[in-house]
Amino acid sequence: MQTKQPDITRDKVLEAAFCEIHRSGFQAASIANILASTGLTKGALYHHFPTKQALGLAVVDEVIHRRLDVRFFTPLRQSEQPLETLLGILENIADRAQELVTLGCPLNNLMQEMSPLDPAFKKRLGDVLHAWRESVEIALQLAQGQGDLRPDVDCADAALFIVSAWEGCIGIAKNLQSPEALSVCSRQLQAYIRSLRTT
Amino acid sequence: MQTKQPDITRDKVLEAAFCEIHRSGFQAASIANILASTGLTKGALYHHFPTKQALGLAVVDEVIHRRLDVRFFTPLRQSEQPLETLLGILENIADRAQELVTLGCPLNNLMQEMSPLDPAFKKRLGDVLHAWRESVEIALQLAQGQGDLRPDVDCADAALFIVSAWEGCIGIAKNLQSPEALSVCSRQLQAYIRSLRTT
DNA sequence: ACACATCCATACCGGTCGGTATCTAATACC
DNA sequence: GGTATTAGATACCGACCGGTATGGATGTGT
Repeated sequence: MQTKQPDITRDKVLEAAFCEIHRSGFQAASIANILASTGLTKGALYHHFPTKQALGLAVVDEVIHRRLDVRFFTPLRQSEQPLETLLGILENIADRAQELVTLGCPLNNLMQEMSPLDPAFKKRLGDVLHAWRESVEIALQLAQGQGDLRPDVDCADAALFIVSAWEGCIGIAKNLQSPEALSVCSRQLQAYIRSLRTT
Repeated sequence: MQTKQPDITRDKVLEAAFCEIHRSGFQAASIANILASTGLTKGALYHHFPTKQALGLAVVDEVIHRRLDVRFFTPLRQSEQPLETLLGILENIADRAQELVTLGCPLNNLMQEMSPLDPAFKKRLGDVLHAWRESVEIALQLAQGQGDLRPDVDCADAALFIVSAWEGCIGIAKNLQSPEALSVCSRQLQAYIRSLRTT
């Protein structure tokens, strides 16, 4: 039994910061709130992170990126029927609809807020976005190789649009606070993807 | 020649507030910055608007809504070939690409930031969004009546998706700071719309 | 057991925020 | 032309912000 567990403390701060940022955005996220929800103090936070910006960037790299990795990137990469996997992810997202509709996608929230304001955020967020696009693009290419996707489809362009439209759908559903709107949008996006298939 | 022109003062504040909010978001928008860019003082601002929130809501109603009205809603309503008009709007948007890519869509920016935080914002922004969806939906219905659109297309669902995807495309292009990405996305969205046409 | 680095709590700082009270001056009204 | 109302300037307030300096407690290497 140890009274000091630095990495656990760091993780607690990261998790609390992620929640606070998810709720209020980065600029409006309050250090005091983050600390209050963890029971820690400023000494602990500023021992592990030099500035609020560094904390935010760590949230992007270590929380947001990892979550998307587990939920999207890895399943897509490991799939042998990538097109079905992609459609399945969009279909099954209704499970998380309430959470997504309430607060939106953490990645998109931060991109909209911070990309024009802070180059460091823009880069880190762009890296995550790139990983996402790439995983979708590779899935499409694989499907194309298997003959499931029309040969004239530009996989990179389609992947960019799928990710963009997906983020847009979550954003609009967030404003409407409507899980139903999200599933309507999701089905339209699935229709777009199916329109790329070989007939 | 008058030294006091209250409505002109009000418009100057509104315009400056719109720019500041467009640049920094609502919460990070500084009253002091708005006043500095107009040369006015707090006395003028708080004479016309009781709170910062009221100023923000007025920006939504009187600036953002009107701009979208001029650029999108009215052309769509007045068109006799609504599908072509819709596709044309998406195609010609490249003219404003630089501006959109730099700061994003004012409506979407505010929806992402404020809808979960402030019910008043959520309602006003929802009204603008509704007007947008409606104008697209009516255009699709008209096209369907003219036989240009497949009869099995649900115009309301398709309109929701078109608006959502469009906002998503602008948001992603903003992160990438790439007008090219916007036009790629725009073309994919046009392809989706064309896939709804009668063959 | 002693020195040293790590970890974290406390108290405090300057700056900025939105908002208000007060006062002057210009306009509209009769 | 006098009066009430509107328009706008100035000075100021408390609250909160991110960040820092300091000190004490805990673990670690020797």
